[in-house]
Amino acid sequence: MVKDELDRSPLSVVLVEDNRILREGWVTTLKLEPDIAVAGDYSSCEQLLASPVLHVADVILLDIELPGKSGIEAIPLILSLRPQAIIIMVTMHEDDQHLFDAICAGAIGYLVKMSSALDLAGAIREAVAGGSPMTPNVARRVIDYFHPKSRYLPRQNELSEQDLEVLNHLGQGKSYAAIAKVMFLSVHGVRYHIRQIYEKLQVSSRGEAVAEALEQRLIRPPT
Amino acid sequence: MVKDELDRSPLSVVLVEDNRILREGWVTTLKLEPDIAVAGDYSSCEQLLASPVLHVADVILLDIELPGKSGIEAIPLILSLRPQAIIIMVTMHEDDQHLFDAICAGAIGYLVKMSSALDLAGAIREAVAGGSPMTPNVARRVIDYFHPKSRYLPRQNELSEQDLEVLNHLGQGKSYAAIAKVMFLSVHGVRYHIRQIYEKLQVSSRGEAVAEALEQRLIRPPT
DNA sequence: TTGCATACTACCCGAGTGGGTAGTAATGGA
DNA sequence: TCCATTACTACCCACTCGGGTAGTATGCAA
Repeated sequence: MVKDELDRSPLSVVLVEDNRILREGWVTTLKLEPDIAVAGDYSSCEQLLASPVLHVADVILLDIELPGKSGIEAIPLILSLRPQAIIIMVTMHEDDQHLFDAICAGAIGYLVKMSSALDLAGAIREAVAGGSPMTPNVARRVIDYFHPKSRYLPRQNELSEQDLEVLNHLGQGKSYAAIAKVMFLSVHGVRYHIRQIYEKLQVSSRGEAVAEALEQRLIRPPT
Repeated sequence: MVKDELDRSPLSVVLVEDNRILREGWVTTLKLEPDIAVAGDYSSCEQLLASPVLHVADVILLDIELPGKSGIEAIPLILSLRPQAIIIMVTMHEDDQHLFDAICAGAIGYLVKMSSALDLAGAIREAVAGGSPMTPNVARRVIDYFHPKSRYLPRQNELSEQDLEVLNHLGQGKSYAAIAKVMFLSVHGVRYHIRQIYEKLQVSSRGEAVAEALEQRLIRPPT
């Protein structure tokens, strides 16, 4: 927690957005909030990275499409200078590529600009309170990442329960022998299932199989 | 979309919760909403699975800790009978294990019971509109799943840029030869980096390396 | 200049892995 | 009853992978 509930000093918020109209509108809106102080607003990441304000920022609202460095490229640079900063993307891009690039880089929230009720102040407070503000559709796509792909739909690659168990062990880097041991099978039995897996997944090595299985969410990603 | 915006017929909502007081409270609350119809309320998953109501349910609010089958175990069974159902967990369990078990199984929302402002009706509407209702802390933990672990903190396992690139290719199931080709190295050069990786990650096979790298979010999980 | 670390290239060798093939016990129809 | 499928066990063989070891070019620092 950068600020706790008893801390009455306003949150130091920074905006990076190249559209001047939008940016000034947001600054104006946020200035009405007593618990939020706009410490700076910039039209490019380079300006933010060069500013001393970065080193006191609590929350950074970041556009993606910007002149010069993109917002996503800037995230690691920002976090290396100010690790405790809370970065919330505010963007027009609703596609998975930008979304996952941003959160993998370290963004904590992701708001779509044209969303009907874009509540910047609310999102800032939610993020500071330990949440992750997201537009509803964005939240759904993040959750969908974990969902099994088409497991409850007409199944094509009918992996048996045993196949799946072997696949899970493969994903944990176990050798044939190790898998045989825990599954009470001979090494040949393990190979039997692995051959089934390779054929059904259309691959020809353990690495490819694990990659494909993760892709299709056939095995649970490590938690 | 199970119901579109023009559809004025109420949403068919089902509750599974073993605490009678809580359940009846929720039923009463939801009955006040004109766009929501409580089609059934049950104290166990077995009851729901045996009920014909399941086959017309739009949204299912599901507790985790229940007599008999747990809510999480019930998810695949429910979805195999009613794939279009939207499942929202309503539970006391805030730990990662239950959370990720639930969303990996197919839950679309995850609400913590004792949350200060538990808005069931709002959550139901958000889920039906294509969102994923989550308590703020839950959302943060889902997002944290994608965040690099301690990459911006004192780094111990100093993997070089080249090491990381090799690691990424390993994660995609590529062979030494294939990696050598795309990185313009000899196979020996690839082996050099892989040895570095194994030593720094304290592992001794490609499988373990990939598992460990995913665990530490050193490489991006597949999208 | 020497010394040292980094980023490779290179060879040997044994264990692990994958493809081909075949045999067997159990199960379930037709 | 016969036939087919499933779930193994089993052997052969070539290739990949991982550990040990060593050589080399580059750069950096004392």
